[in-house]
Amino acid sequence: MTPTPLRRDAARNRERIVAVARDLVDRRTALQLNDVARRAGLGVGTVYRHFATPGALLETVAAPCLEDLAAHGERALADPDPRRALEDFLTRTVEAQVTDASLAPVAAASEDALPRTTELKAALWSAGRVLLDRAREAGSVRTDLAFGDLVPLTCAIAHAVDVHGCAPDDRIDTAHRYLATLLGGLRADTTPSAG
Amino acid sequence: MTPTPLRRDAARNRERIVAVARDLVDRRTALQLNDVARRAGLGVGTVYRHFATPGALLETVAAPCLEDLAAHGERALADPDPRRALEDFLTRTVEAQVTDASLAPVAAASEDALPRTTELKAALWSAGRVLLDRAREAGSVRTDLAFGDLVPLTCAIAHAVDVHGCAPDDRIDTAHRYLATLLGGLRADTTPSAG
Amino acid sequence: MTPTPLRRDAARNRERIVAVARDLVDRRTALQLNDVARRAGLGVGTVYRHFATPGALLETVAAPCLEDLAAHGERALADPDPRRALEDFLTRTVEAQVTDASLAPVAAASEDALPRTTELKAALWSAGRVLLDRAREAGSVRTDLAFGDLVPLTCAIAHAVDVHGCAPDDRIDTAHRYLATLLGGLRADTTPSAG
Amino acid sequence: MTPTPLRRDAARNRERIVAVARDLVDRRTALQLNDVARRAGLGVGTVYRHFATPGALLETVAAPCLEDLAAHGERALADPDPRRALEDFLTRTVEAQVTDASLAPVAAASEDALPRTTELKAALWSAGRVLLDRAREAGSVRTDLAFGDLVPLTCAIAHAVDVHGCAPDDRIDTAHRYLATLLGGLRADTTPSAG
DNA sequence: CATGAATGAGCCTTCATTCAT
DNA sequence: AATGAATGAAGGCTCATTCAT
Repeated sequence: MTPTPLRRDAARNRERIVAVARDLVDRRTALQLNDVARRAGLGVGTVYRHFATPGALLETVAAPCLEDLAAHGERALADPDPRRALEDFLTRTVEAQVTDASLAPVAAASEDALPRTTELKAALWSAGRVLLDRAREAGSVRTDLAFGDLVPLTCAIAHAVDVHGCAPDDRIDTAHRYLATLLGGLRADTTPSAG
Repeated sequence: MTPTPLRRDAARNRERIVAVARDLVDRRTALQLNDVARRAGLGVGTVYRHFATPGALLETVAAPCLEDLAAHGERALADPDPRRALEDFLTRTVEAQVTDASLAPVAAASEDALPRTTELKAALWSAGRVLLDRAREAGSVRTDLAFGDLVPLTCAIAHAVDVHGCAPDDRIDTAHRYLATLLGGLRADTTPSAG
Repeated sequence: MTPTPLRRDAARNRERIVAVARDLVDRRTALQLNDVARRAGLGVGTVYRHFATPGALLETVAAPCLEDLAAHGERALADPDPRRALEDFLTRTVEAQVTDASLAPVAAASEDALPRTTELKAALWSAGRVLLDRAREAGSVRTDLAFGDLVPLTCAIAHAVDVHGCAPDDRIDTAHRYLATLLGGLRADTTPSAG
Repeated sequence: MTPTPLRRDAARNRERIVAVARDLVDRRTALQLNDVARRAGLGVGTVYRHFATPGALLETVAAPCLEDLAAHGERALADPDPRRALEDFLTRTVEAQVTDASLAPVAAASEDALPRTTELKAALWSAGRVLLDRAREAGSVRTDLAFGDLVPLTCAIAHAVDVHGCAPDDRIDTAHRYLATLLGGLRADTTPSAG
C-alpha cells in the first residue's frame, strides 16, 4: 500500500515544490510547472516526476485543508443538533474555499488527478450527506435539496465572493453574509409557502 | 447618433462572425479570433476589424440577451408586488445566465470591452436596484443584502448549475431549485432568527 | 507635360493628406498609409490613389524643402568666394536634414519613388557639384573628395545628431558643431600633412 | 562568476544560432528569431531560451568584435603620441563598423539588451575618453568636441559609407577617405580660424 | 474619384511536455 | 533521481495592399 518511502533529498524537493505552489496559489497565480521549478530552484523534470500535471500539484496543495475539513465533518456528526451540525459544516467548508484558493477548483472538478483527492472528497462529502439526511429528517431543511447539491452550493458562495471582488480582508465577512442567506434559504419553512 | 450604416457585405460578414461566435459559445468553447475567422471563412484581419478583442465579440454575442433582460427589468418595475417583482427579475436573470453561456462572464466582469455593454448592464442593474429597494422597504427582503450583492448572487446560482454538471436539459430545473433556496433565503423573516 | 489639373475636391484631399503626413513626420512617426487615411478622414483608397507608396508621400512632404535647398544652391553659385559658397551650401543642407525629418531618408535613398524627387535632387546636387569643383580649383578643399561624397557626408552629420540623441532644441547646435569639424576637415591644408 | 557551463549539446546549438545570425547580419538581413530558428534547424523555443530578443542575439554576434575593439583601446593607451593614439582608435572603430554590420546598431543604441554589451561598450569608450582627453591636452584636437561626440561621429562615418553605397570591397577605402576628412577636421588648428 | 472592408502573410511569444545527459 | 535543454503547436496581433461597391 504505502509507496516506497522517498529518499531524504527527494522528500525535501517535494516539500519545496509544494511550498512554492502554496505560495503561488495564495497569490492567485496559475500553477505552471516550469515556473514552479524555477522558483523552487529545481529542474522541470524533477517537478514532473513528483507531479505529473498542474492539477496533481494543486490537489496536493489542497490536501491538508481537505483533510481538516473532512476531520471537521467527522466531528460534526457528533453534534446533537442536526441543523446546527449541517450549518457549521457548510460554514466551515465555505470559509475554507474563500480563504484557500486551491480548494474551489478542486472541489468543483468532476475528475481528480490524484486518487488521494478522490478519497478526501469522498470522506468529506459522505459526512455532508449524513448531516444533510439528518437535518432533513429533523425537518430543518427544505426537501428539494439533494446531497448532490451541497458541493454546487458551497462553490457558488465562494464564487459569489470572487465576483463581488472585495478586498482580501473582507472576503470572509462577505462569505458570511451570503452564507446567512443560503442557510436561511435552506430552512424548511421557507419552502415555496405560497406568494 | 448612428455610427454609419455598414455596407451590405460588411454587415453580412459581421453577422457571420457573430453567428460563429454564438455557436462556439453554445458549445462552451472559448472564443479565439483566429479560430472564429477560420470558421467564418474570413481573414483574421476582418474579424479584428469588427471586434478588437475576444471580449468585444463575446459582449456582442451577449448583447441581445442583455437587452431582453434590461427590458424585462423595466417591465418588472410596474409590478405592484415588490417581492414578486424582485423574484421575477432575479429568476429571469438566472435563467438567462444558465441558458446562454455568454452572459455569466460578461455579468461577472468588472470591466467591459464595449461601452454598449456598460450601458446595458447599467440599465439592467439600475432596475435591479430599484426592485431591491422596494422589496426591502416592503419588508420582504433581509436587510443585510445590498445592491452590490445582486450580481454576485445571480452569478453564483449560474455557477452552481455549472458545478452540478447536469445534462443541458436539466439546467433550467436545477437553476430553479437553487433559486428557490436563494429566494427563500432572501425573505426577511428568515434573518438570523436564532437557532 | 502638366497632368490634368486636379478636381477641386481631389486637390483638397491631397493637401489634407500631405498635411497629415507632414505632421506625422514632424513627430518622427513612420508613415503608414492606413494611418494617414484615418487621420485625414479619408478612405485608404484615396490615399493610395494620390500616393502609391509611403515613399511617394514622404517625398511629396520633402519636396518643398528640397525646392528651397535647390534654390539656395542656385544663389550660392553667385557667391564670389568659392569656399564660403560651398560651406554655406553644405550648412544649409545639413540644417535642413536635421530640422526636417523627411529629408534624410529621401536624400539617402538611391532610388526615388517620384520623378519629381529625382529632378529636385539632381538640381540640388548639380549646384553642389559646381560649388565643390570651384572650391577645389581654388585650393580650398581637399582633393580626395569627389562629388559623390557630398550626399553621404551631409547625411552622416544628420545621422550623428540622431545618434547623439540630444533634445530637439539642441539639434541645430549639435549639427553646427559637427559641421565645424567636417568643414575643417574639408579644407585643403588639413590633408594628410604628415604625422 | 561563470554562470554554469553549458551542456555540450546546448553549447553547440547556441553556436549554431549565433553562426546563423552572423550570416544573416553579413547579408544585411534583419534578425528574426523565428527565421533564425528555422535556418538553424531548431525549435523557436530553443532560440528564445538562448536569446530572449533579437537585440540580445545581435549583441552576442557583435560581442567578439567589441572585445577586439576594447582590447585595442587598451593598447592604444600605451601609445606615447596622443594624436596618433586617438586617430588609430577611431580608425579601428570605424573600420570595424564598416566591416561588421552588427556593430553600428549596437553602438548607436542607447539601451542594451545584455549587461555584457554595456560593459564592453563602457570599456571601449572609457579608453576613447582618455585618448580624447590626452589629445586635447596635447592641443591636437579641437576643443569643442566632447567625449559624447565620439560615438556619433564614428557612427556617422559608417553611415556615410552605407549611403555612398559602394561595392563591398570598396567600403573600407571609402571609410578611410571619410576618416581622413574627419580626422583632419578634428585637428586643433583647423578650428574656425576665420576665412 | 472615393470609399473602406477584406485580405492573409508574417512576426512575435508562451508553455506543457519530453528526453538526452 | 535530478536536470534543464529542446521542442513546436498554438495563439496573438499588425499592416501593406487590393478591389468590390
